[in-house]
Amino acid sequence: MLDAVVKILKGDGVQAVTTNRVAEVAGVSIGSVYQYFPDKRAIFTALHERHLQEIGRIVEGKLVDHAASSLDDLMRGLVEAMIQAHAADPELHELLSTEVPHRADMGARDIEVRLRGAFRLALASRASDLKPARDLDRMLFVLTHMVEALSHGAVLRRPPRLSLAAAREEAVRAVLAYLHA
Amino acid sequence: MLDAVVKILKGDGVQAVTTNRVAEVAGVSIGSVYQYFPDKRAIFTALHERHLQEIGRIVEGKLVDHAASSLDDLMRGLVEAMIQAHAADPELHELLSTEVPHRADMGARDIEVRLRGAFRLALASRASDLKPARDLDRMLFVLTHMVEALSHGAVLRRPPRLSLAAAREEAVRAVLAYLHA
Amino acid sequence: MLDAVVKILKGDGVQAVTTNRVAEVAGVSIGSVYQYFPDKRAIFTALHERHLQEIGRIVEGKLVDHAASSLDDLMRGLVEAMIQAHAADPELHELLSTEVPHRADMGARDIEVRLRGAFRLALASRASDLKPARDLDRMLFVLTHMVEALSHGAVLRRPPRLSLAAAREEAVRAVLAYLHA
Amino acid sequence: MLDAVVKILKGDGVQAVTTNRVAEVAGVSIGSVYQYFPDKRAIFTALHERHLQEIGRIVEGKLVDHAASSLDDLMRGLVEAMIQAHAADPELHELLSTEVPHRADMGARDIEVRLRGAFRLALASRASDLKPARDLDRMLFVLTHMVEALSHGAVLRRPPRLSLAAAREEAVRAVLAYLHA
DNA sequence: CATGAATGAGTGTTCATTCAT
DNA sequence: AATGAATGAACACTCATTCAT
Repeated sequence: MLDAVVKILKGDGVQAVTTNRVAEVAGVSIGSVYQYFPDKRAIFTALHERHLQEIGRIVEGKLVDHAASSLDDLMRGLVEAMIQAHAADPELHELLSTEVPHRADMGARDIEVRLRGAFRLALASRASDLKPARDLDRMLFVLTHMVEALSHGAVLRRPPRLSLAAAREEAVRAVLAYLHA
Repeated sequence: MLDAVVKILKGDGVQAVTTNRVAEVAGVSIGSVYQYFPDKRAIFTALHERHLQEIGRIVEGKLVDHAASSLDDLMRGLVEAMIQAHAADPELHELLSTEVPHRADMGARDIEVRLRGAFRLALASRASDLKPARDLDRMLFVLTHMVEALSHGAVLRRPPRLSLAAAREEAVRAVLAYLHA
Repeated sequence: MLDAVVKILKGDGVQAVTTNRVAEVAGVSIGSVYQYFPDKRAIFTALHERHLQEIGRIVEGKLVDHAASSLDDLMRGLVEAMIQAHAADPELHELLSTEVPHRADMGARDIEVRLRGAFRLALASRASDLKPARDLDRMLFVLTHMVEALSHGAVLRRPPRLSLAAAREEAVRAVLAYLHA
Repeated sequence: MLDAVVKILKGDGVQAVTTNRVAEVAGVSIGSVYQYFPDKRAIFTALHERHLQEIGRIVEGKLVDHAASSLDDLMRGLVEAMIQAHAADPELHELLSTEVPHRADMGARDIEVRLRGAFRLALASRASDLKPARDLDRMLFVLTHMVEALSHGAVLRRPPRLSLAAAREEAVRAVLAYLHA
């Protein structure tokens, strides 16, 4: 049913996503839609949730994969993972981030919060690689936003003439530069 | 009239922004609203446009102010300007970026494109301060997204316990670290 | 629901026929109106259609009834049938023909086209009753318009002091005069 | 200004005829439109009126031209005049008779009433040409509707494959057949 | 007289949601 | 549980008309 939403979203945009249309495309009755979702907003929330889980899985998977790597390698892995997560279905990601309404209070379930958790873990277990004096909260703030913006941008907001590979390369470089500063 | 929209937006969210309500709050008739805007979307577009102009003015002003400064000082100025622009009315900025629908084809008038122009100028006139081999497009890509995300984040998405000043400080540090890498 | 339209039409004229009013008078919700008709025009179209079918039925019934009659008797029957069809609800007929907008392309479903078909049939099976040299298309043209105008006129546009019976009588006489000329 | 209405009518249909549009096309202000017409309906009424006068002039002119002709020649002249009147601007005539709302009480100013007057005159001064027993009102009724329908039909509702000339010929024949019956 | 900005009642239409079957 | 006809509040938008300038 969420797939039906995605289909409509891609085909005709958010305003075409009506509950009746969703039911039709999903091949169920409108009544059944309301069996699973209390209201329309819940459908969008579930869609965001699902997307978030996917990204979360990828990011956390990378974290595990690189448990034994250096901080630099891990960071590179994380950036690449985020880009890969976005690149899987850029159109959907774009739609989700610009057209589909976000729950106002989504706060705690945000991609950003999730990412912050990942970075906290990554840094915590590698404190020794960093200059000791640096404040963790500050770093998490910068890293989170940098990585999210750069990977999102690399996939969806590249300036003309910049390849995805080049953007990725540069994003990694920027993150590492910050870490080593 | 755009102020009426802002008022409603802040008070009751986007879905409360109906053309009739806008007219009422603005103290004009609904007919007059349609004298100035062809349709509802145009109202939102105009609101975005206005906000964009404001940011543009601030950023470009900083560019001029720091015409004689070092690249580092300019960058610091730019980041601070962006944060100041967002901080002027964070709630509005938040609303504008998450709730109010964006014109699909806004492309060329995007804040990001505008920022890119500013950075291009900033770097072009200071080529000597940089390691010559670096690719301009790559740098613009990274700088644009970094600055936008970090200043937006500093104002609206700070983790708990991180002050705005600290976030700003760290954002500047990150940008400079990248430039000097 | 079409009956509701007729009621409003008779009571307050076309401009009072609003979709919401139709729903109200029909005792259903506006939503239900749109379940049966794609838009307002379709309501009018359906009304015309229904009226047309009624006339068609009457005319074609007469055709069958008089299958064995002489051409004169058939013609008399046809004229009388048309008058009877109009006379059933003259007010409605008047409204339908003057106030209710016609579909622009109704062409092929016109009362006139339908009548032409009836006359073609009537004449075809009685070719021998006519002077052979006469051109069929010409005759159909004249007969169709004569009968329609005269029956419509007899019911709705009689000059003062002329009874319906007299008008009918004279209409028949005119049609027969033409046929025998 | 009525010409502006005609222009809009032909270009985009009745529903495009708004008072503001009329003003714009006529090159005057909307205020000025209301200087000459009390309301919108009056504009349509005036348009019908003008058209009616034109037809009236043509018909009455023929009446005078044929003051000395035989009844047959006069009738032929009248039919031809009506056809000519319609043929001058068939599109406008069509629009006027199907799309543009008629004043409900137009009664007395109807084309039909006007035609009836013409025929009354024509027959009155030629009583001797007719079988004495015939009732004048009946004849006027038939003649009026026949001539109007046939000339209108000849120009605007001809069946495919029937030329205007042939239709006119046949219309005249029908009228004369009735007169001589 | 002419203007045209302003008005606002009223329109057609949509769509989230319900609930009897 | 599943259905889908029915609902009706609410919306974007139009346009005949007015009136201060």
